[in-house]
Amino acid sequence: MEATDTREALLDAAESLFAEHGVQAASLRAITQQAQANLAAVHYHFGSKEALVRAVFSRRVGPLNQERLRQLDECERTDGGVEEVLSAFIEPLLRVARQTPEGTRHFARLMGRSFSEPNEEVRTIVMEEFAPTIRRFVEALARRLPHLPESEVLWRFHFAAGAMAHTIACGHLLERYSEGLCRPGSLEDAQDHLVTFLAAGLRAPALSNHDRGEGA
Amino acid sequence: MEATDTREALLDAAESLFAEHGVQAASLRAITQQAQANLAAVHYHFGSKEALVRAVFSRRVGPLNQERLRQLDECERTDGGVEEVLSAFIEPLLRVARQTPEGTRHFARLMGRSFSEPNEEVRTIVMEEFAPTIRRFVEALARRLPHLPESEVLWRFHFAAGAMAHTIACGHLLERYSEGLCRPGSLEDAQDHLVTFLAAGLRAPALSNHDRGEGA
DNA sequence: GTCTATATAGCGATAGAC
DNA sequence: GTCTATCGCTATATAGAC
Repeated sequence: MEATDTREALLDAAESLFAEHGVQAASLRAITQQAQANLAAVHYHFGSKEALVRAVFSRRVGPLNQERLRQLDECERTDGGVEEVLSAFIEPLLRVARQTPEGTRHFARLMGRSFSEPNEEVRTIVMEEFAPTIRRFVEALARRLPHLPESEVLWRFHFAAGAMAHTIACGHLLERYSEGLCRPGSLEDAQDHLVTFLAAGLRAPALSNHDRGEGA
Repeated sequence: MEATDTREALLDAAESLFAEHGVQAASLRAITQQAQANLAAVHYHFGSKEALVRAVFSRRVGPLNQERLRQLDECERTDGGVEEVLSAFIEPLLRVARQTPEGTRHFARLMGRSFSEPNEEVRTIVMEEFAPTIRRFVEALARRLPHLPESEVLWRFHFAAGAMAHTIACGHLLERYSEGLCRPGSLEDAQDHLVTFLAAGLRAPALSNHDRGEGA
């Protein structure tokens, strides 16, 4: 009965400490201490630290991308535009960051950093879990941006993902540089600003065109 | 006479291994081995690993931002537009990534990841070294985007920085997801795509406006 | 300045009692 | 399932010969 409790506590503690100090720097001793569990519990429940890392990411990434695809389906059904497609990608992550009492907020920071995580295991998980989702979003955007060659859509979605990851992971920078003028902690604000910015970027004329300076 | 050679070799090796495995995961043993130096050399030349980390970043960040400000001055003199201001921010980093025979290419990846680096020392250095540069670029952009409140310019510059950092640090993702269609290794291409995308995003109507869908 | 040798501490992992 | 105790290893850091 304590079993799942301990398991969940370990996942929560690991998530929180991975987000704060990085995967490599968070020791099993620190994790088990924060989870009020024994050091050996990690190996009993997961087998190794690498397996724990995998479990921490797997627990969230699947549902996250599932929700994204659900919102994308809804968006296709209601014939939503570029803004709605972007929101379908962004909102689930911000929602996850917003809702849960503890742990999940940390996961948002962790996810924001996961693309550039040096740990190979993490990079592999993220890359493979995201591939089908990204493909579907790029297709949806390409259909709404017929003036762009596919490579251009891919470039621009890449930039959009970067802006999003940075916003989630590095809000402290904006808070500091804006001297309190922007409140990146308010994720609703962040989403509105992001969608406006990214939609305009996506709608820019194609690079190969020689005209410049107006949206679609 | 060997002194500066060893020192430089240590900085190059550290830069390269920090970029590849992260600051925490790169051991002094691996660094000194790659530099063909003795393990104790790090402590003789720098005093500690933390001091080495500081030296690795300091060596590049100052000149990088100096070049950015030089290009921004030039841009002001020639009355350049939003695109030119963005190029003044982006080009120096890509140039650094492009030119030097060894080491500096790694620094670009390291810099791209530095904003979200868990290591506190690194975050502090980056934040303080970048503050004056960012302030000047935000001012320059604000003057060219009079339809935007200052907070909006700050938000959008934040997004732009994220897209740039992601492009530098995570080119492998685009390479993978585009199945070879995009070549993020070509940094000239990356810059052209980035500037077009970001300029359009910056020119988007202000959030508070209720009209939508066209650039400035 | 460079080297060997070593101090000290923390890491992930495991065996085995309960 | 949980605990203690410990193994084997690697980390950073340092002392002292050359």
